[in-house]
Amino acid sequence: MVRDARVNEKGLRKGAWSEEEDGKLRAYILRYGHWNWRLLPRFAGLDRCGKSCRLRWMNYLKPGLKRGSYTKEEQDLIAKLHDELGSKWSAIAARLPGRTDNEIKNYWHTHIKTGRRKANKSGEQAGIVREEQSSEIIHCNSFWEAVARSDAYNSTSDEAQEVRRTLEKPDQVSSDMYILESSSPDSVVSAGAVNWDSDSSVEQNCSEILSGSNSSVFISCRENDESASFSESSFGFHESFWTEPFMVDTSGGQDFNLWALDVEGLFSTCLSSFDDYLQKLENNE
DNA sequence: AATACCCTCAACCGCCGTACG
DNA sequence: TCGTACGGCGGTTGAGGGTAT
Repeated sequence: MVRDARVNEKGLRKGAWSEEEDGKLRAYILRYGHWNWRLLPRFAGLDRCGKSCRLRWMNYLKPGLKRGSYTKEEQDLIAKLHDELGSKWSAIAARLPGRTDNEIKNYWHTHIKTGRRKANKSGEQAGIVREEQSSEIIHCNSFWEAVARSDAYNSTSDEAQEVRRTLEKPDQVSSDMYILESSSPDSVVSAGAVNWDSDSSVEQNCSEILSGSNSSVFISCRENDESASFSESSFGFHESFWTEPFMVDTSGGQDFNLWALDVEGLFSTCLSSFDDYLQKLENNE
């Protein structure tokens, strides 16, 4: 993870920073600021080049930096801004308070870019199936992008309007839920909106779908019906779910029809969670 | 248990734009 | 106008941890 400490041709240290070095740099800058990066290490008592000091401060020591995993909002924003701006990491970082350009760049290369590559690769495989259905596949970077790009989603049909309401303003929807239905056990997932009748049992509906086909049902709960006992967290949705690459199948016309690739095996996780949930229902837990 | 391979991310490198003498 | 110094940026590297075989 960290490089070994080494020494360059000028006798200055390279590689991983020690706690002592971090302490010196932090203490100096907090007291005197960084008025000249090239001269700073000499005054701060560090055997480092100015560039190294600057990088360490900017990317690691500067107060206010966030560490740790990215929120869904941050992930979406990075993907969106990269589509708009390209590899302008500093410009992207300016829109994400507490995140550095280096960190975002790393995140892009290791998560989003990799995810898109996997989606494309999987898409080529899944394309064989889709080809038989004469459908058009659009690769999307996330579930939400897939939703937004769907023709059906942008149509004026009642169903599309329901879906929009549910997804965009979940707090204003009483009992609508959104269902993802797996049509094959290992890879492709279709998605559709279901208008749950407020008088019917959500659990019963799900059970009927499960027993009525060989499908697996995953539910993205965007509902606000407190009587319904489903919630996103109930199913233990993998946090990456919302940013995983999806594909939109536009062959369905006005039928809302998304195809998602289970590139990370996330749906099996969801499925087991759902099965656990149903088991609990049966056991009246 | 050993080894190979993959993934992550801190850190480095080289280039570019700007300021200044 | 030119040369130099500096800060900033984006691309790349590679150590180390995780995972698969």
